[in-house]
Amino acid sequence: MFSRACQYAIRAAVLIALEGRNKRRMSLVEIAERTGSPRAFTAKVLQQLARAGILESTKGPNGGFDLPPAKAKKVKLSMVVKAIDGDQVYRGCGMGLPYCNPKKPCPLHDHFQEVRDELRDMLEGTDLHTLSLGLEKGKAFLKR
Amino acid sequence: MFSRACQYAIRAAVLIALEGRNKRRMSLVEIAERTGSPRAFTAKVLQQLARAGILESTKGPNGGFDLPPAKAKKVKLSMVVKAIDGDQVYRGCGMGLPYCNPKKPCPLHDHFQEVRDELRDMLEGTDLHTLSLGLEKGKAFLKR
DNA sequence: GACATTTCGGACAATCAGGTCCGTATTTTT
DNA sequence: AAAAATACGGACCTGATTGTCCGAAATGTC
Ligand code: FES
Ligand code: FES
Repeated sequence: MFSRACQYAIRAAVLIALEGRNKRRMSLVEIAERTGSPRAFTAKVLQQLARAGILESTKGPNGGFDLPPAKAKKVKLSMVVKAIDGDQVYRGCGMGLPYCNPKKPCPLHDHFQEVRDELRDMLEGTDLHTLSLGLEKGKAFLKR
Repeated sequence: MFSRACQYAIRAAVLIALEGRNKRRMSLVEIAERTGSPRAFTAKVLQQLARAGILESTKGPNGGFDLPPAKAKKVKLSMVVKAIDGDQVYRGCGMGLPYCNPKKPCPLHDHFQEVRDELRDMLEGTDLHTLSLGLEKGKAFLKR
């Protein structure tokens, strides 16, 4: 469904949103640790998110990545996915035709469009702040 | 969403089901042509489907791949997808945790499970015969 | 039996995704 | 000013996916 990189991005982003509520800034090392993601690779992914304007990064001692709650409420999951994987996953044709075109559809179109649209709605309707709430009190987990 | 190989598999399978209704057997060359897929690679994919028992293959002159309507009605899309990509796409965790486990869920679980289950239902509820019907009279297309 | 047609399967090549390493730039602390 | 901590970015490695090629095996036709 989502690429490895994108999955790391989501995990990291939710975690950063969580700590952002305590006004904490998170270092790469801590993020990689708590999301169970490879450190160097996660760095690349976070840089992409920073460049996309999804989160802030600061260099130097006590630097790291952060995302204040106000912004976390505005950042939808779709933005994270799009920044890493593009929008092919929730806009593309299920059978791999160049673009999904309802005027010249693949045989799967009608069936596929429904679930793809629900995916899109879900991604566009879910923000990082909301997801971070689920992380409190051991209700949800970022690694196992 | 689905791998390239899996998309070729679906296109080919639907086409074979279509011609199966005319008791026709299709050669690799014709399949590749009409689905706009690379010939040699499609061969591999079709062999996988044949080995998985999803369609029949016959060597020699007038050989090729075939799928009688009776069987096409029983072959669900989920079987094709599973044979090529495995079932991770409609069973796995959206954030990449080893297995989706509602007892120890990722923050996205509740949201994700819904659309993933709809995808599963769609794949398990759609058979190749039904899809091939859509292909008649230029209502749907396998390539553009 | 010879030949043509077709799938089968292994070896290979190219491209891409996932991942590491390391030096550089920037900022804070001392 | 020096040192330490941190993100940045490029080069590189590795494995998977995508794709090609070609000989072998099977089967129908003459
Ligand atoms: S054309 Fe294939 S999903 Fe719309
Ligand atoms: S645990 Fe992540 S989707 Fe179920």
